[in-house]
Amino acid sequence: MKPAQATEQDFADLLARHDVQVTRQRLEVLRELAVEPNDATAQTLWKRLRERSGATIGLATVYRTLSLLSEKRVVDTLAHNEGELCYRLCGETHHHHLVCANCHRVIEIDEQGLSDWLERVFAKHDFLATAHTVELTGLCSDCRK
Amino acid sequence: MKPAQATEQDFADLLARHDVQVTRQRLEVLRELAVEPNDATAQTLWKRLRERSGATIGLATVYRTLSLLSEKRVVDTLAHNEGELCYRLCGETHHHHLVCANCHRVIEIDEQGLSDWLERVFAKHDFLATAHTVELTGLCSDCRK
DNA sequence: GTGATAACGAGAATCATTCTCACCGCAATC
DNA sequence: GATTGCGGTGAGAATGATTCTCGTTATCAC
Ligand SMILES: [Zn+2]
Ligand SMILES: [Zn+2]
Ligand SMILES: [Zn+2]
Ligand SMILES: [Zn+2]
Repeated sequence: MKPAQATEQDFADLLARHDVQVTRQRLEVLRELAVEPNDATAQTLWKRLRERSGATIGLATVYRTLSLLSEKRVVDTLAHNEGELCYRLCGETHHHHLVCANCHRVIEIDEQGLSDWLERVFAKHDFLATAHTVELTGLCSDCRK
Repeated sequence: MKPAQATEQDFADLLARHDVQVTRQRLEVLRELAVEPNDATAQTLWKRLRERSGATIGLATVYRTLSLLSEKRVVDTLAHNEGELCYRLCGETHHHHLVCANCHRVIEIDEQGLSDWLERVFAKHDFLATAHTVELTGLCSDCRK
């Protein structure tokens, strides 16, 4: 779904599959997310949408859309930016993120091994697991040169 | 250090050990953190400090102090509150947090096993690790009854 | 003590996010 | 074809946590 060459129909299907009504604005937000290889803030996406196509879309609509899409598990939110959220159109299976502190490159992590550890910790403290966030930050090889 | 019966001298030592100058306000913030078993926001701590001893301490000072203490690794910050940070006076060794989504009980996690996984992931993608956040959320046994 | 420096307090400023509300688009109904 | 219902939208105001400013004050080495 990430590929930038996804068609409008692909996006409409994606929304429908997650019980989200299709609107022009929601499609535009998705299209903008799809061409972003890393992540982007609501503010950034809004500015791009305005500039790119002179599209008339409200800031509040961008926030509403992202928050809805996040709730419906269509996009992921990353919190590595301290003070504002970032959004990303990711793969559909559960994963975590590895972010370069310098160039903000985002890599999806789906390694095995973590879930065992998680399960053990929740069990040991007699907690019923409801959520977890794991965010890894580092310097990618390009940024170390 | 967490025990609420820590003396003023203990707090002064703690600050000195982390290269933080001792002031009345910083001691008051520490004392307030020490009697909080879980975590607290800057706003909350400020209100308590004002009410408790009618202490005259500025909100900006509470923010400055917490941010300094966090930078100097005297307190931990938790981000599970979406929109504001929580602070906690924790143990001095590296650990993570398990938080009850209902009663906000905080448990420090120092299980082994995670760091191996982390190292492997960073290495596999040729990243130089600089930081990581792991926050587990669940329901504690009391809150499931 | 004295002076240099760092910390404070109060209130203003910032800035991401959310709220309000009048208006619009679309679909089902008359 | 007009009407009505309703969720979605846009613009701007409101919110609220955090940071900044600046005149004042505490701290510390000498
Ligand atoms: Zn996971
Ligand atoms: Zn990089
Ligand atoms: Zn760790
Ligand atoms: Zn609980």
